[in-house]
Parts: sequence; structure tokens; C-alpha cells
Amino acid sequence: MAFSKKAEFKDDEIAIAAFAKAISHPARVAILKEVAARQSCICGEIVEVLPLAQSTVSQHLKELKEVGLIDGTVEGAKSCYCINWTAFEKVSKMLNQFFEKTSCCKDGCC
Amino acid sequence: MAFSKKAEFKDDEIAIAAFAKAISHPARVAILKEVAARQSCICGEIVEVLPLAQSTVSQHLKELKEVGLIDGTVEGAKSCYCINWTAFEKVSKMLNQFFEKTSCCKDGCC
DNA sequence: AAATTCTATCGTATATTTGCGATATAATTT
DNA sequence: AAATTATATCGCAAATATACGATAGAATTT
Repeated sequence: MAFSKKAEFKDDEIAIAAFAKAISHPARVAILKEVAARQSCICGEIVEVLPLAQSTVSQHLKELKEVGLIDGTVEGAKSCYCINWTAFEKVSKMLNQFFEKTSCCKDGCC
Repeated sequence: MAFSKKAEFKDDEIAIAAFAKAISHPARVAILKEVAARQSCICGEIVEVLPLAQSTVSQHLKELKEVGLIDGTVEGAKSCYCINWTAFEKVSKMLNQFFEKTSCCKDGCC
């Protein structure tokens, strides 16, 4: 069984889906908000704020890092995250464009 | 094991995550585009366009209907879908606002 | 040097998602 | 009336995601 037909779609559809997936869990939405809100780019304070175990938070952070929405740097014993604003705005724009483009045929339809 | 801590987050975080989840698969992104693009709100033509079995497409349609992004009506033997533009724009706005709000602290940070 | 703190990763359990074929039902066509 | 068409749903298999505890390694504190 071949599985995961995701690759058979168009590049832009795959990209939109991947970014949407990154924010498809409340924990990751909360993490993004938290990381953005702090002046200095902290780390484990996130664990204190969320109702999740440390290892779980770490996993969510990893996912956000993998799609590029956040950057992580080791700072001594601590680990420090901050928003990658370039990527963040790219994602914002991409989703926005998707909704715009899809809406454009609104009036001819139905 | 208690599982799915999603409910323990804030309402807006849960809402954003839920809508993002709806478009977190390329098939559903493609379906939305396809349904929007057609002048008349068709149905099973979607199956022809996508690299997925009929039952799988039906499932994705159901998911999109459940979050409210599309409406479905039975029309004789056929089933007819169209975008729910009210919901569609609400989602668009909500995601946009999330990115805007989160970006607002961009300059003080890092 | 020992104890503590911070965080990533491993292993594991469970839940959810994705995908398909088979089937049931309802409408349309022959 | 029988055959065909359209689609939703069921049942199942496989893949992914979510969550946690335990643990390991690295830095800091005592």
C-alpha cells in the first residue's frame, strides 16, 4: 500500500497544507504567541505556561522549528527560541494569498 | 492517560488550530480551490481531478463541511458542494488577525 | 566534586488521520 | 423492471500525531 498521497498534489497546495499543519494544534498556536510576546527570546518558560509536560513542549517546538517558523539556539544550559520573522511573514502572506485567490471567483459561483 | 489536552487551551487558540487543521492536507486545499473555481457548485468532478479514491474524497469533503467551510446539498442522485463564503472569510480574517497580532511585538523582540 | 537545572531524545501507549474497497441507498437511464 | 450512476458510510489497515516518563548530556550552582 503506497500511502500518503500528499506528494501527488501541487507544490503550492503542499506548502499551504504544511504550514497550516504547523499551526493546527492549539499548543503550537500558544507557543508562537508566547515566543513572540516575550522581549527576549526565552525557552522553558513556555513549559510553565502550557498545560503540557516538558517533553511534549519540546516536541512541539521541534515541529515549529522544522517548518522554519521559529529558530532555536543553545545558550548555556538553556535553549532559546525566537520567531523567524522572515518565515513567519512568508507563511502569513502565503495563507493570505490562498484565501484571496480562492475568493476571487466568489461572485460567479453558486 | 488523560489524552488530547486541546481543550485546555484558550478558545481562540483552539479555533485557529481547528481551522488550520481543515486546510492542513493538500487534498483539502485542492478541493477548496476546485469548488471555488467552478461557476456552478458541482460535486463528483472533484473526484476526477484528485488522485484519490471516491470514498477518500468524500471523507475530505465531510471534514470541510464539518468546519463549515463548504456546504453540501443533495441534488437528485448527485451531491453538490459550494464554498460557504461567510465562513470562508471568517476563517481568512481569523488567521490574518493571528499573524498580525503576533507580529506586532516584532520589533521589541530578539 | 557533587548536586541541581535545563532540555533533547528515546521508548512506549494511545488516539487520530489517511486511504481504500466493499457495500448500501437513492436517483437516473435503458 | 433492470441496469447503471452517484455518493455516503462502514470496516479495516497503515501511517502519523499526541502525550508522557525516563534518561542522558551539558552547564550551573553549591
